Amino acid sequence: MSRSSSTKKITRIQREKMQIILDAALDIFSKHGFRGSTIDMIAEKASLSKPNILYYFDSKDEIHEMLLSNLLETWLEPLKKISPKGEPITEICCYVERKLEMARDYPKESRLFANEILQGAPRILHALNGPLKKLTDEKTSIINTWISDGKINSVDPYHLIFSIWAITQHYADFDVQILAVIEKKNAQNRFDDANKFLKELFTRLLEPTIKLKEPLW
Amino acid sequence: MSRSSSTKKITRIQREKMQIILDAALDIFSKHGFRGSTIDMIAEKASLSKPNILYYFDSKDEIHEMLLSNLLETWLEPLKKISPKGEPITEICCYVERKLEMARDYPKESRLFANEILQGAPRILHALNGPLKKLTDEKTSIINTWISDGKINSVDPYHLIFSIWAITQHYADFDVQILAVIEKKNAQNRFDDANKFLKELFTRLLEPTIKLKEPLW
DNA sequence: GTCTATACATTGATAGAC
DNA sequence: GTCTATCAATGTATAGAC
Repeated sequence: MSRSSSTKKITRIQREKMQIILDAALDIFSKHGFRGSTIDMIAEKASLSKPNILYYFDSKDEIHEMLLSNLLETWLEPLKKISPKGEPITEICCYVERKLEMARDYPKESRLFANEILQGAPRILHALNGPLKKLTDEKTSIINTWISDGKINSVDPYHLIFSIWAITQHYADFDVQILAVIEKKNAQNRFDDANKFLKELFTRLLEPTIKLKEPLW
Repeated sequence: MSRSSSTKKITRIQREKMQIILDAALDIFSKHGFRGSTIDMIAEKASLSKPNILYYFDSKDEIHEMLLSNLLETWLEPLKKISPKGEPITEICCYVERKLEMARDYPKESRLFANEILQGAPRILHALNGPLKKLTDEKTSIINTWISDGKINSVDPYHLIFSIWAITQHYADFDVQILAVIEKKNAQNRFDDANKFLKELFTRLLEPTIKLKEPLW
């Protein structure tokens, strides 16, 4: 019976080894998907032998499972922070900024998630139908209140959130395409430039405007 | 020597069989990525035997290669149509609409592309650095002209295009997540709703506004 | 705990009967 | 053209020495 099946306490050393394996596995799974990854690839990345990997985890599946469950918690975190008490446009723009920071700082996690969704979310569909839907419904409800109160323009709150998810994920998942297209000298600042652009994009969408029948000039 | 290596003319029947194989392969590759897909899966999907697949194509790699090269042409098509002579905001919104239609009508192609990019674009990096970069530079140039002429607001044209790519791809690639979040009764209209939302999003971003030091009221 | 050796299943591709 | 049989390589997982 391997370490991972035991419920006895795990030493610091063991935890560190498991973390090394998980780091390597994240690297591989995020790039090749579950089926496209092999324990050999993970072992080489972690500088360990294949049986040694399987000493700490019962199976390839178990490693993947653990990565996904770790991910889901952190992935919902930014959305949770949207508060009905804050200034609406600030709340939305801060959410965009937090998501963009996650794309910048945790691109592998982003790609792991993207791979899972692309495959039809076989392992996390329950989490999408449960916690994610529940949380999203709460936040669209807040946005709808802001709209009713005339604090922001009337927009479809679901598609607003989808567009935020889409764009921020894109900067992690499609990074290679972005780097291929923009000039090298601008590559360093791509996340700052993106943040500036997105702040303007969503501010202009949401800030209440007076509809004029005739232009001013 | 198999059929696919021959340069002799290919009969209608043969072309049809190859198309059946390509359709099945698109289904599999788009979901599992290249390494995650097997010829057996493709064979079952196509209702053919494995050796029969390999009669028409020399290898698994060749099938994948053909799908990707078919894809690249059609994938750049909508961007090409942006014209410097049109009305700027109309041109951008039509581009968004065309891309959204492709996400709706060719979701598998979208996912095939997403899988390739997620893996670091090993097979199409040259196309990203070449044709895609060239075309994108042309179009950002047009957008910059519109900005100089005061026809639209000043925005970063690259990030404008990235955001369009991101959102429209999202409706294909992350469809399972979208369906998990929105109500069933709204699922049918999700592409129409998205189009309406995006039209407003980009119109508000781009339409020239008078910057007032003081509000009007 | 870590390694070598190996069992067993899957997979890409070929040979050869029909 | 299509099938059955099969091979070589790869991949998951285990056994057992150290």
